[in-house]
Amino acid sequence: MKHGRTNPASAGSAPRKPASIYDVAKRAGVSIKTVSRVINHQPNVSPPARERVMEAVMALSYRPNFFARGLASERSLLIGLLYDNPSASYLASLQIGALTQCRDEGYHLIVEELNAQNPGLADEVRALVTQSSLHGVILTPPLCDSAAVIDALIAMQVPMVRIAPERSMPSAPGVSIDDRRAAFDMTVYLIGLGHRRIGFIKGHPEHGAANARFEGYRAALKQAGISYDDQIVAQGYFSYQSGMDAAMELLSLKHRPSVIFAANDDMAAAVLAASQRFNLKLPAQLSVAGFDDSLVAQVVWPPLTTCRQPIKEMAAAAVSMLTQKPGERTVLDRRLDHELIVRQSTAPPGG
Amino acid sequence: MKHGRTNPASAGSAPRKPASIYDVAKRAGVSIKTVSRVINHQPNVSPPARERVMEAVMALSYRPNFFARGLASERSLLIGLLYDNPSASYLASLQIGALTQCRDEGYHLIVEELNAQNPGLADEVRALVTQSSLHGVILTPPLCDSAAVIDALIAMQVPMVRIAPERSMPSAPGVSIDDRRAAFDMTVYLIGLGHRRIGFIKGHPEHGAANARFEGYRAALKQAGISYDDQIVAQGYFSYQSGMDAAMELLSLKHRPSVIFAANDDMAAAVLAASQRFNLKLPAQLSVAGFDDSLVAQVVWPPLTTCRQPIKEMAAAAVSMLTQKPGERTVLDRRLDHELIVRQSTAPPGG
DNA sequence: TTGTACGCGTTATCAA
DNA sequence: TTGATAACGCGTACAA
Repeated sequence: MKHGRTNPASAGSAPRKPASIYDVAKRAGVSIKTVSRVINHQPNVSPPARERVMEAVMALSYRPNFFARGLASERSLLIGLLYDNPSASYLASLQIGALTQCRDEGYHLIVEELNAQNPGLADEVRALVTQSSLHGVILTPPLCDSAAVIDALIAMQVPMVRIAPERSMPSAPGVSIDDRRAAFDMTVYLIGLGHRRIGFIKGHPEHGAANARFEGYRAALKQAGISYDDQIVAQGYFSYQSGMDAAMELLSLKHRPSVIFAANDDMAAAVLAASQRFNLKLPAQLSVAGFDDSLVAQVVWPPLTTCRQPIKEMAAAAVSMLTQKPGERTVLDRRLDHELIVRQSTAPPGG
Repeated sequence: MKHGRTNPASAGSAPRKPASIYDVAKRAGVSIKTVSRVINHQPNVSPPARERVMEAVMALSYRPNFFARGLASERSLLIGLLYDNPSASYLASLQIGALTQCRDEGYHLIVEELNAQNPGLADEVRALVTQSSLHGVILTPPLCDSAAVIDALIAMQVPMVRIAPERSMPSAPGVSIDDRRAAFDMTVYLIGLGHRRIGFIKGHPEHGAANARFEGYRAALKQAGISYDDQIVAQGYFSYQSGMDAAMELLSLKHRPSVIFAANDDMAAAVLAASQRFNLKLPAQLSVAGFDDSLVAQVVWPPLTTCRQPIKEMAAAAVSMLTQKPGERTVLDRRLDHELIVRQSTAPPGG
């Protein structure tokens, strides 16, 4: 015992230091390397040795020290969730999904807010990653489309997964739903209800998903032989306020649409509010559809018809893509299913 | 140079390892201890030496390694935010506040979800803290009132701050608003509008703040000489659904209240939705007030009169309480201001 | 005021 | 299949 590294089994009530790998090794009668092998599920350990180590681990309630691990290995058990100016509910869902998956896989989640406008953005990312030896990084919109960030990460060879990226890129996989298809489905549903004059509120032009949704809307119109009318399409930015502005614009039209499809729920909620000012009876005089199925969709009146985006599942998928072994790791995009949720904000035109 | 610890200034494009404290020391012509002193703002460094070190730090864009630090010192630069089953918007606000403050102070935030019902809760907390040598933890409701967690943390001598705790405790400081007073103010405002029959929907009985709000409501009634009527008080649990149930109960009354004050915005939003089913015109036939000023308060129609709780600021305050030096650290509770926000969901009775 | 040398708890190399 | 021992990067007694 050259090192004084094992703890005396002090029976006092003092806050005893947690057991180290040396304590486990000593108790199991093996070397620390063997313990390490067992902990990390490496081969070349005889069953009896493994048995004894496991017993010692249990008895001492040993947990590998997080920092020692991070220091000794190149990559840590930390996954970074990077975001910028998110919708609160979107962020929260994302995070809960990521957290749950991290916990299952023994990782921790570290959350950092970045400013996509900051010219030093790439440096910030670099500093964050090297300093904390992040195992991998999850990029949320609009960070997922920042070339500077992506390039920096690729250069450092840090695995990343992008949530809902604008376009897919080799070596920077993403997880998303088929936004185009989802918006297409919603529009088809509205057409099926009998609507012909279908207004649309676009999302933030910097978000890839926003454009995809708009495309889906147009494609459905085209398929139904309804000509596109940019009079009833307004620019929004995913925020409630922008939705309100857009709604006021559309509802002020002489020949207003019989339904408004907004690119997210926050904006759709704003349409509901705006329609009150015009004394419109919903859904008889105006149908409204949203996108996301966030909390607000159920909280407003009438409850929103919307398209559910499995945000938690997307985040969980991102984590598990990151934690795969380098060899098995895929660089392929992952696409999850969306679901049309019909509630009471939509009805045939005229009631 | 006994250690081969300095990096050759490889000019290649290969991902060069980040500079270590040895690189900085070498370049500045001092020992690593001096560098350490400068980095950690310790005294006893001559101005010229400090100067040279700073220069080297900049030139090499040196950042202390997070894990080495955590390993070498007892406490890390990690702050844990522990929660259980939160409202999404509450969590998001909390987190953004904590994150911003952490960033300013050079800390990182690690987020973990716990299950307050889990009998092994204290062990989980212990494992988390020892494993990651958390500098301190932030406890959110209802975790902030778990005796098991608090005791475990105290025993380990890990600093904590509790957000909105039920009652104040020595050695476990909290940050909160004066919930009782806030609810009192709101009720006084409603009375001032001319209401006499004021319904109330309680919050989750396990949350301390919920009880405080109920007390404030009763106190205001009493002060105004309005007798308390438990017919128009319903039990809720802070969730939208529970608010809906409570609202249906209250609105079904023969002699229904002229205003309903719900202990949070989610439940108040449910009241709005429920009132639609009764074809009530708001706020003429029914006023509604909420609490929190969360996103939903502005998204529903009519926009909710509510009481703003500075959640972000509370989280930021919690972080800075945690990062204070042990000597200066206060064990006193911190109380922030609330604010009454009057919107369009409240009006005098009868319009 | 400054520097040397060791410890922190892992992982990993390489010889046995 | 196993184990001795060297990193990993930093903080800090202790010495100068």
